[in-house]
Amino acid sequence: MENYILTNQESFNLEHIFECGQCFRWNKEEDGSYTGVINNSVINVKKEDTTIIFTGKSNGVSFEHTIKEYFDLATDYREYKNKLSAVDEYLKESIAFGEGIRILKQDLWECIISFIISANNNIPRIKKIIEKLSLNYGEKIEFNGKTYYTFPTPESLSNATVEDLRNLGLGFRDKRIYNTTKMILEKQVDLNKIKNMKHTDEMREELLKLDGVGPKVADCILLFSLKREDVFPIDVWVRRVMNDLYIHNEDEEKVNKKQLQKLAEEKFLGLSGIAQQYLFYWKREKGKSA
DNA sequence: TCCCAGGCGGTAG
DNA sequence: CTACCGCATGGG
Repeated sequence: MENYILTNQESFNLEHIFECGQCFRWNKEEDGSYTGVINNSVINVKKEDTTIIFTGKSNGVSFEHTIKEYFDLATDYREYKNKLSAVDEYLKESIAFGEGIRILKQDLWECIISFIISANNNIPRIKKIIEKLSLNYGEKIEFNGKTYYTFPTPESLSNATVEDLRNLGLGFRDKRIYNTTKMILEKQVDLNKIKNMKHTDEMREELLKLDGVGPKVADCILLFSLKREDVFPIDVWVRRVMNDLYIHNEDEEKVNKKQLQKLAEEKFLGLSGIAQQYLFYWKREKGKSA
């Protein structure tokens, strides 16, 4: 058992981080803490006032480093929030509502597979499928009397046939996962190269080569794994909130993507990805209680 | 029963 | 280039 403690943390709220739609492997415990798997580590995160307590089990890697990296602790969110709050009242309100959001730096491979699964799917089912993939093709880790599984490596997942994947409930996404796993394993698309690329556009171009990765999924990967905070993934929720706030088109579906992209670019000061997360969380959570 | 869910790939115009 | 359709599956 290892632990790491952060004190005086602003901008670190567990619900905001784990339930804002960027990640799929964290589950709430009865005491309000969250437990999840990061790479080969199982980690429980608990918040007491402004203190964040991480406990867990890391297999051979630095516990502290894993956390600092994944939670992107080097980034000070006060700057983001100050800049964006000044844009308009909507952002100000959404930031007040989701003040503890942080955008994670998730493993690239895991992020790719997860968001391919997200296509035409809903969050509870996405989570279920990812757990099944991990149970069948990941490695077992025991922690606090419970069993957890790492996200499968490309090597391990390549043992699954299309039929195996279909049987896990992937539906029509089975072939996409199969093909993408192969492409990555054979380095037709080299993830390490992508990580070291300088420009967002060349990263996106590489990601789009993968089966099942279109514009939306690519942008999610860029934002949730590669820290490209200027990208603006457009899904139904973002379309909805942007239309409600800024466009006011009667027919929401007629609001086109370019129009949204342009608006976000002009408005959000090169931080449209960050702005998007606040707006997304605000819109979605408010919808739940309404 | 029908509709929808953080889209994508394929095809037609 | 844009417009549409089919796609597996489970929950409301």
